[in-house]
This record gives sequence, C-alpha cells and structure tokens, in this order.
Amino acid sequence: MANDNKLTLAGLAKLAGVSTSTVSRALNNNPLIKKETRANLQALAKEHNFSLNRAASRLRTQKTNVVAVILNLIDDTDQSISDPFLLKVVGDLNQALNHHGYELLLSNSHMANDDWANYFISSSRADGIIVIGQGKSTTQVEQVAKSGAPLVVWGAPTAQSNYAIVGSNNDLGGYLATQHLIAGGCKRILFLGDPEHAEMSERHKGYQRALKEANLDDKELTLSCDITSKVAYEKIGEVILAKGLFFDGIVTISDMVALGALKALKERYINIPNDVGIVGFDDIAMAELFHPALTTIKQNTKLAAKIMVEQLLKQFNGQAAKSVMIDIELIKRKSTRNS
Amino acid sequence: MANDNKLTLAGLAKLAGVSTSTVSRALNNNPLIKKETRANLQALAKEHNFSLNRAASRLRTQKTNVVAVILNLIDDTDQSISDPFLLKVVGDLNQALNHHGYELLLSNSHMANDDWANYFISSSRADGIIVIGQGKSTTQVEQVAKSGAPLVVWGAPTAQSNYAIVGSNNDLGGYLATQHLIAGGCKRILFLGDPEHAEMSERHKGYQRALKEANLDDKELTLSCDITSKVAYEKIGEVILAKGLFFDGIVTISDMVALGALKALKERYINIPNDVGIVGFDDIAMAELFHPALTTIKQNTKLAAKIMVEQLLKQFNGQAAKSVMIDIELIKRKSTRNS
DNA sequence: CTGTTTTTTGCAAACGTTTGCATTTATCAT
DNA sequence: ATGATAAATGCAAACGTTTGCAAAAAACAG
Repeated sequence: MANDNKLTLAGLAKLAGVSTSTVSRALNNNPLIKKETRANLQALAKEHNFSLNRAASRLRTQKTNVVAVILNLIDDTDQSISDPFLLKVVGDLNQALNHHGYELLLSNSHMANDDWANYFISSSRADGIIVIGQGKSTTQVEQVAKSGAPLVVWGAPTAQSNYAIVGSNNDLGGYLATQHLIAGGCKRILFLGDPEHAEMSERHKGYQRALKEANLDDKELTLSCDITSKVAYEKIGEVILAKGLFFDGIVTISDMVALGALKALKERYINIPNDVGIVGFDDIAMAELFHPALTTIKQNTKLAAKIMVEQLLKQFNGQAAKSVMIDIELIKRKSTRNS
Repeated sequence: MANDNKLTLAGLAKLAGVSTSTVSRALNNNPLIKKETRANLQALAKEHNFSLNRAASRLRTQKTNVVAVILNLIDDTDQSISDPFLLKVVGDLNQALNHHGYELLLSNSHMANDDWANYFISSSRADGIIVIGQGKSTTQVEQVAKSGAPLVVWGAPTAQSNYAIVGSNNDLGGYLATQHLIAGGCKRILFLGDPEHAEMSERHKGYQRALKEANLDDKELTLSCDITSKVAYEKIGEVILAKGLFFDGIVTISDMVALGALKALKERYINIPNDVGIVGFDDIAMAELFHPALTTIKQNTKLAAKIMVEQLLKQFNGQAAKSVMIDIELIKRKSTRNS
C-alpha cells in the first residue's frame, strides 16, 4: 500500500501470488493462460494502474512497434512545411499506423543527418521508416534501402527504384487537368511547377500528352517554380509583367501553388475561369473555399496511408513490398469552365 | 568479419580489446575515458556502423528522450486536423525538441483513450507530454497533471490550472483586432468563433473590451461557430440570408475561419475591406496570399514551441514549470482599412 | 625507489520484460 | 483406481546498456 516506488511485473506478480511469466502472458492475452486467470490479472493491473515498461519489452522482443515518419522536405523554407497536404498525410498515416498497433515517431530530413537506417533501425528506435517525399536527390533514401531496413516512400511510384514507392497516378493527374482545361476551351496552357522533381515530372508528362492529343504541343509553356504559394505568386507576376497575359489556362502542381497563382491573377483583375482557367493538385480541405472554388486533382491520402502501412508491415513479415499507384480524381469546381 | 549478426557494445569492445564499460563511456563522451581512447573508439564505432541500442539504454537509464505530442482535437472532423496552424506548431515543436536531443512521438487524442500519463509515461514510451489544445473538456489533461507526469499544454495561459499552459495573449489579440477595425471606421463588428472554448473566450473578452472603450458595447454581435473554414462559410451565408448585411467588420478566431467568411462575402459581391473589414488569427503562411491579403493577429509559434519545451525540461529537472503568455502582433494587410 | 595521489580502466550488478523448457495440476479414458 | 494426455503455471536465462565501486596504471613527490 505504502509502496510508492514504481510497480513492476514482478511486483504485480507478488501481489497476485503468481509468477511473472503468468502475469506477462496474461497481460499479453496469451491463451496459454486460463481465461479466468487472464481476466483477473488484467483487472488487477488496471486497478493498480500498472502498465508494462516498453523499454524493457522492446529490449527483450527486439521490436519497438514504432514507425519513423520522415518529412523529406525539398527545402526547409518555412513555407514548404506549412502545406496542409503534408499534415493530412501525416495525420492519415498516424491513424493507419495506430490501427495496426504502431506509433508514429516524427522526424524531418535534417534530424539524423547522416544515416537514417542506422539512426532509427539499428538503434532500435523504430521498426521501419516511411519517407514522405523523394526530395530532389534520392541518395539518402537509397542508402536506407540498401541497408535492408523496412522502408516505404511516398513519391512517384513509376520511378525506378530498389524500394517500394506509393503515390498517385501523377501522369494521369496532369493529363486530366490539362484535358479538362482544353475541353473548356483553353488553347495556351501553362504548367506551373518544377519538372525536375519526380512526382511533378510525371504530371508534366501527362500535361504534354494531353497537349499533343489536342495538337497543341507547339504551345507547351512550362514555368518552373518552387512548391510554395509565395513563389508561385511571384513567378506569375513576373511573367505577366514581362510578356503580358499570353496564356489562358494553368496546370499547377499543388493547391497551394494554385492559390499563389490565383492571387497574382486576381490582383490584375483577370477573370477566373473566363480569362484564365486554373487547376490545382491535392484537393486540400480548403480548396473548395478558395474564391473561386478550386478545380483540382484529388489525391486519396487516406487510401495511400493505408497502403503505405500495409506495404511496410509486409516487410516486417519478411515479404517483399511493391510500389503501388493510387487513383486520382478530377474534382470540377469553379476555377475552370466546364465543358 | 563474417559476423553478420548485429554488432553490440560487447562485440565492439572485443574488437577494440577493451571492456564494455570503456566503450560505453567513450561513446557517451564521458571524460572519464582518455581523450585519445574516446576518439579511437568513436571512430571504430563509426567504421562498423555501430549504434547504441536505445531500448537497452532506455531500460537502464529510465529515460527515453522522447516527448509525446498530443493533438487534442476539438472534434475529429477531417477539417480540424487540416488547419495549417497545427502543422506549424508541430513542426516548430519538433525542431525545438530535437535541439535539446529529444524526439517527437505524435499522437492524437483518440489514441490511448484511457489514461495518457500511464500510456506514455509509466510505460516508458516518453519522458513528458505536450498537449496541443485544451479541447472543451479538460478532464483528461487534469488527470495527467494530477498523476505528476511532466506536462505542458498549449492553450489559454490565463486559465486556472494545476499545470503549465503556454499560449498567446489572446485577450490582447481580440482587443487589437477589434480596435483596428474600429479605427478603420467599423461600427458593427461581428465576433466569429466559439466563445465556449478557453482560448477563444479570451479573445472574445478582448473584443468586448475594445467595443466598450469605443462605446459600441450595445452592438455586440457574437456568432458561435466551429473552428473550420467550411462551417464559417456556411454560418456567414446563413446569417446574411436571414438578416442581411447587418455588420461591417468581423473578428475571427483563426485564419481558416476568416477564409471561410471571406468566401461567403465575396460570393455576394461584398467589398472587402470597404463594405466589411475582416481580421484573422494565427498568421498562417498563406494568410498574405488570400485575396485580399488577410490582416491578422500573428501567433509566434516558434517562440511558443521553444518555451513549451523549456518548461517541459524544467519539470524533467524537478523544477516547477509555470504558465507563460506570449506576445502577439497585429499584422495589417488588405482585408481591413488602415486607420 | 617507495608511498601517495591521480588518471584510466574493468567487474558485475542492475534495468523490467519475454519465452523455451520443465514442471505441476487438471482432465480423461480405461 | 492408474496411467496417459492435455492444460496451466513457474524457472531462469536472456535482451544490450549503464554505472558504482574496485582495481590497475600512470604520474608524481620525497
């Protein structure tokens, strides 16, 4: 009763008058223990606010039940971490992980600047790694993969790689976005984003394909731009200043970029969608609250998270994981003319 | 050489021809070990890609160097987790924690639905807890505090509590926002948000105070509304439909809510800021990209994160932590008339 | 050199679980 | 009843660190 030092398995066992093995098994719901005994011990544990020491069990079982999620930011401007899409992905991952009894250790790419596999896996901090974003250089990720650490990355699933990549059908996304603008009558469509980046490059291919099909490929207009609203805003401003309004549609690589572009256009009293149509990417929650409501390519993050976790769990079980591509969907709203 | 099972401290010690104690101390940079020996052993460890097993050291030292960050969502609509402000706070916390050698274990309030202190602290999953948001009921948080677990919460620092709360000067925020609208000529100012909620309630007080000072307190207009853009959009729509445009200014409790309101107004061709001025709260990155750029009350999340971590560390050292209030700042942009 | 102090290292006992194996207890067929 | 099988429990050895204390080695004073 007056025992104020932390209760342990052994202590609880003594209280119950059984061995530690029995308590351990009972709390882990091991059917080796009689159902009744199990129930009793679990009740006793609850009554005494006992909870297993995870450090000890992790040491013993060599399993942490933790997954490290690394935000592999392209650059660490404050902007880029503020994209709501990221939070959505992290939130969905957290839920999917919890559902399987795992917890989420959050990191960014600057942590553990040397070797992720060693830092997280060998050190027994986590059982596996999920990397969000391929970044521009893939060396760090490849190093992890080579080390054999369980790994899944969110990115362009079409990319050649020795690790599992889960991501949207970016090519189709770029294609549908462009096609939709063309159907609405756009003739000179700008691609706003950075085609150097794996995911964006796929979208750019889709964009090109749609142009070609409409015999507009001589009108290809690509404006390279970072992944933030602010840069998009500035770029559009600059380009209009330099060349006037020489386009009537924009395909962007994220809703945030679209927001920046939108602002630049509205400031010049350019009518959307009539003068310029614009399509976003992601379908973040606020996309429909932009003014005008943003037509966009929806990425199914919930499904993506589920699949990423499944692919990771596979690796825990010694099975091979594979890249998987997730369907996207064109959400038509008010920033484009409907065909 | 052909030793392919995981390298351990003992293994490394054998390789180096010293005892495990020496290696352990060397890797932890313990000055008890000769400088030269330390350097040698560290080099050897790096060479063999050795990293300490954290499960073991956590067990031994009874310290995890992990902090659990709990997103205490008011309700778990997909919306409310998508507020970029949240991600900003989490990101800043992560950085502040890393800076002190801690890692961030992310959770939401639905995880560990019973007893946070037990789940995270007694189980040795984390050394401390940071809760983001007080929610509407504070019982869960109070339970943690009562258990004596190291705890800091982000919320309204003025609230009476037995735990440390870090948060903005919400009262002043509400006051400045309202005063600014008044200075710009607004006479009938709406408060848009949920005054039931601790932080918002402070802001509401500031709003009332400013009205009173301008002898406008007979014109108090409070519109209760959830913390999401969508709900704000709908509420403003409803209220205008019902009563017409009976206000000329809005003080909102977040930029996201302001975004929703903005859209509802713009759809009715109400000019901002001339017909209605609007002030947000938070200053999320995209606030200046709204159209018109949003006047708002900036919360200094970076500083807040730093302070929260400091207050938590204090508790690790057995010192008492205290609530601290953080300065806010009015950022004037285009959604209000300047005085 | 010898005795004393200081610096550097090693021994061995924890930390709190889990689990293979042995053992006890209960169940059952004969 | 008795032996044989099945069900339930206990013993004790890990898991890989850290650290108080003892011991060895080095430095130093006389």
